Amino acid sequence: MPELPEVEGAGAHLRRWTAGRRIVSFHTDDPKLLVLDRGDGSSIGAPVGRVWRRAKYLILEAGDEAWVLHFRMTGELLRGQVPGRARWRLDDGTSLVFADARRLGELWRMPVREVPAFFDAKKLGPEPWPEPRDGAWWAGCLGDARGPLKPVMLDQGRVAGIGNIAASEICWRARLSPLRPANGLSAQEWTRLADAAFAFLDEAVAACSAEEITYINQGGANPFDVYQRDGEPCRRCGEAIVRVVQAGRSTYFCGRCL
DNA sequence: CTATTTGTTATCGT
DNA sequence: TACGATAACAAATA
Repeated sequence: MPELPEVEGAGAHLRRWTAGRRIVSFHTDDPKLLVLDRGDGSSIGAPVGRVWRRAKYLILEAGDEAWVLHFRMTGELLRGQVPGRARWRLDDGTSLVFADARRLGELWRMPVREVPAFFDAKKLGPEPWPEPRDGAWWAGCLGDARGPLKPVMLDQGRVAGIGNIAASEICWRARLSPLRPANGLSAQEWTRLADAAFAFLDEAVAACSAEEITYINQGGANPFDVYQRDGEPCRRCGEAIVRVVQAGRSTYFCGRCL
């Protein structure tokens, strides 16, 4: 379920794994993974350069090439002799693996100079992290939308990187109903949203970037306050968390303290 | 077989 | 025209 924090964490791991290394080879057996290959091959044999994130995309630069990864639902970046859809070998003998159980993720290779145009075409909104954003900023991004707040938060053209989990969690932290029309929030409500969003993202990025812990699912306890907790008591007021569907997506919230 | 899960994109309707 | 809501898609699990 990689959203902004998981992708940022994958970048942190990737930076550690590739610092000072060169890419020796790339291989994939999966014809559907590499959806666009406009590279010149110059990343092979080149030292790894910048590793950065835009929205839910992760970009790895080497030579004059950029590898752009999107994990969609189940994609993840692993290291070692594990199965996956694609593999990069490094000059220290280790491998980077694009693992992806449901095979919805996508990979692009292109000249570094074409990356800005690639993202321009995506029409992504601005980043809510790591730069702290205030209520006026959020109001400017979301405040002209007539639809309910939570689906508007998922619009990558308004603010980039918020996914279905973060949207519910941020609304709960801000004590804002996900059902409220976005254009009906007051200035102080926008400030609550801004503070909740930054706090959630900052904590989640830190957890996802840690060396040891992997943060989400995979057997561990649900780390969230409301996500997939319908029927459980609200951690603030004890009221049962409810689940509704908005724009075809599950939304979780507390109907009493919001 | 059905419902559910994800982000993105295509399409329908107002 | 613009925007919002919905469906489709990929694949697997309960």
